[in-house]
Amino acid sequence: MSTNTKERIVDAGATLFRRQGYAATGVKQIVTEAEAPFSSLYHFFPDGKDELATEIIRSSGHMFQQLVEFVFDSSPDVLSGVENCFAGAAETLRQTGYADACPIATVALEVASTNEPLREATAEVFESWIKAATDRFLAAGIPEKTARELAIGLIGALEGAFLLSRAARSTEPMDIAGATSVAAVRAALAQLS
Amino acid sequence: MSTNTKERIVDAGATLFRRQGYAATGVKQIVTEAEAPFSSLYHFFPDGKDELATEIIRSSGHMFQQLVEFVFDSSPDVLSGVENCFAGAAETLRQTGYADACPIATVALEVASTNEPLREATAEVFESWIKAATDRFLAAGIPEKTARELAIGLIGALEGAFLLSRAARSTEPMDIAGATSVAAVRAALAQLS
DNA sequence: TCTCCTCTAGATAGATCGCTCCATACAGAG
DNA sequence: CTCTGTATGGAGCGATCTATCTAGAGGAGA
Repeated sequence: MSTNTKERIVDAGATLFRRQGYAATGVKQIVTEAEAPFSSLYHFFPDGKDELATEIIRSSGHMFQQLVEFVFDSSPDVLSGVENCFAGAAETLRQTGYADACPIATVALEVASTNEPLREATAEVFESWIKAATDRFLAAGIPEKTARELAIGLIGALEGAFLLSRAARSTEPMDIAGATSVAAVRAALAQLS
Repeated sequence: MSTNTKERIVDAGATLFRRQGYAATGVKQIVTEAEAPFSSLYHFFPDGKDELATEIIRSSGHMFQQLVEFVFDSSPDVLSGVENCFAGAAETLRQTGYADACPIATVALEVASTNEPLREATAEVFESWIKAATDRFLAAGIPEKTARELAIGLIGALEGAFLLSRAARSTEPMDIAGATSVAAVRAALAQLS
């Protein structure tokens, strides 16, 4: 089945992009890792690496968002949802040897000033995350402006903590970012009453 | 003069690494940009690209730290120092078309799971920044544990905001991170009295 | 069976990668 | 002057990069 091959290519590429970035990952490495024929890559993605990268960015962004949404849905309230997200991120970092963090952060920085179509793809993913987080806070009764600022602040804190934690091979930055973010949400909720 | 050539190579490499990362930057591109002889690169850095990259990471990290220290020294107190740092980061982003952000963030993510010596170099730079910021907060009378947590939180927020701002081509994330960070420092200072 | 279409096989082009080599230029020391 | 060590000039190595090409395998429908 063709669909399966295409999926394997995207998934393998997503893992490689997440761990080593865009430029350091070769198309041959992707198809080898995916156990897919080399020709199939250019069959499914005629425009080559960039088209594949666009698909990987969108796909990875969507999967990560669904993962976070699941954590929130499994939590009793928004506050513990935020707490569980940061705790889960720290746990994943430890379990994967600080390899699996944000799926698109490395690529986003690489392409931000060098590849406009890919930059736009990363921007759309981040904006989608921000909107999803904003909606969570809106549902908790937080006013719109505060909700969006909270969302951007939390995602920024998460990304920065991913970076520092991976470099230092320690979850200390992630733990601190989690505590700070939980406090920020708690303060916003306290404003309501 | 030889020293001049070596400096030009490091400076040109620093600019390229900052904007497009490690893997996407070729050694030939570096010497071309530096207007330096190709042979000189391997004369000054016999171990090649990795040795040069180590030097670039250290050099960039040191320069960025000095820039931040200067902003703090030019500010009347710690609180406005933090405020001016984030405001300056936002201004630089705008002025450079969102190209000049953290000098080592892209490289740090690229090498975190693929190149242990370079990962250590980035970790040392971040730790140096954290220590410098911690010292500023200690000097303001903030207790040690809180000071370090504040420092890590602020640098993490800065890095995350750099990432989101570059991707979105907007300083909104940086402005929010600045406001949040200023509030965090203000709260820590209020604890003292 | 023949046709059509999707997908795979594999060679290869053309450029670029990091890096090595040797010859030369040129300064200061003796 | 010669000798010595540092820096430059530049060709070119083998490997790898992305991408393209033609040919053919395999299945579904007429």
